[in-house]
Amino acid sequence: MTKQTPTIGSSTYQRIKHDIIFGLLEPGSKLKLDTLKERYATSNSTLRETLNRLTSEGFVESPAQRGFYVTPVSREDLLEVAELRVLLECHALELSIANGDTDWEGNLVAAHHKLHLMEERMQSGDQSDKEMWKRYDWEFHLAMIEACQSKNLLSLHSILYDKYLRYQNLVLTYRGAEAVEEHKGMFDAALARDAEKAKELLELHIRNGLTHTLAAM
Amino acid sequence: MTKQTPTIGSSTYQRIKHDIIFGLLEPGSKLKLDTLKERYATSNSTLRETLNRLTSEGFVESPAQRGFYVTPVSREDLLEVAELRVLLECHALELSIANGDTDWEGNLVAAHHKLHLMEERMQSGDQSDKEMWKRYDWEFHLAMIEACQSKNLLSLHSILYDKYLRYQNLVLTYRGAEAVEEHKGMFDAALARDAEKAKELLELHIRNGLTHTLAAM
DNA sequence: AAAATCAAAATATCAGATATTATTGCCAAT
DNA sequence: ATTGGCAATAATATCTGATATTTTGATTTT
Repeated sequence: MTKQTPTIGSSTYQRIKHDIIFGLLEPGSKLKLDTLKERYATSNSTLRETLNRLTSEGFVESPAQRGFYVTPVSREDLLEVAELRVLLECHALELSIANGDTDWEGNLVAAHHKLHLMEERMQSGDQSDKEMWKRYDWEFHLAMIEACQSKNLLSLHSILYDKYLRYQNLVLTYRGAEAVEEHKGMFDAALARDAEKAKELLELHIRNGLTHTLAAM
Repeated sequence: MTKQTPTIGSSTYQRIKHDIIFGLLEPGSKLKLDTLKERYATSNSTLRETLNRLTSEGFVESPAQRGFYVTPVSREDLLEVAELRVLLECHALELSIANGDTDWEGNLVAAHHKLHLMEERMQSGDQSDKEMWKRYDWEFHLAMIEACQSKNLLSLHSILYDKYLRYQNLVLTYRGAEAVEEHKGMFDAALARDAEKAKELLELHIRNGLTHTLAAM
């Protein structure tokens, strides 16, 4: 599990982004360079580069001449993010189902299996490793759309997924059995190459998650 | 026309982005810091911040430890960008037509009028100010979707538009009368609140532009 | 040709310094 | 008390120059 981080900059980027997504850096909070310097043990310049990247992805805001802030959350923003995720992920799913080859299927089966194991552990009460669960969730959703043959689409989707994830993490509650069913349903439809059904279930899945999250905000 | 640029960083960002989109910085070319320092009269740190932003938007690539390059172009990438633009812009258009109020209509009428004036000038042979024409084209397309009520959507669209524009600028040829008709058609459909027709025309408009550009690559 | 070697060039990172801008606290005027 | 102005203070944006690593290219060796 030792992740190779080629450069300090990229590892700082990952760490700060992670901390924003998982709520360790609170929405709206000020990102003072001096504080970050201690926290992430890196220099002014590297930090500013990182924060600029995160700004253009939308995780950080930087009003002119006033430094950096963690992008605030709001119901409207969550709604927008969820809608866009539906739009992009459903589109990608359709393409992926149309183009996916044997490797895609194999990878998908593996991803679903791992996610499912994790879900069973979560349901039996062991909610100790939420972060790992979210990682498997991500890997499953990615595996579903990975054969869409559009790098641009995958990269936009990845950002949206992370934005959506931040909201989920904010409310902290596990949706449980329903989500498990939904995953299974999408998975089966995808393997059966039933794009329409898969899209429908995916849309439902995202919207259910949205409702669940909105209710807890 | 004097655009206020609050900070050196943001103006450098705009200038470099502009130069990439308009082909002054060639696809695939190396962005050496020392060279850029002269060209844009700014410092190492500011440049690196700028290039990091552009990297995360996809206009620049930065393979680990090997500096910065202008993102190369390819037919596949153009196809992806065009498809995504269709997806996002049509979706935004539908929302915008549903939500647009009087201000939206007024603004749209103005934008179309300005674009049309420009198009007439272009068609009568005066192709001296391509950049201005592209600006009006952008303002028109933006005015169409501006009432979609999703900042996230507008910001993704803006990046895609610019990526698409870079390809158009590469081939340099004016599509002429057809595009004028298409703009008019979309405009009329939007004012008539005929979302289906407007979307159809927009999709056609983008795909025609794509064909035109691909043919010249 | 492929592999190994090594100097030169580029890159990533850092530590200050400085000018500019935002913030804050204080005082006077209403 | 509230407002407006202003100086003192704190932050920010930007720049310079230094250093450790890495990459690149040329050269040599296998």
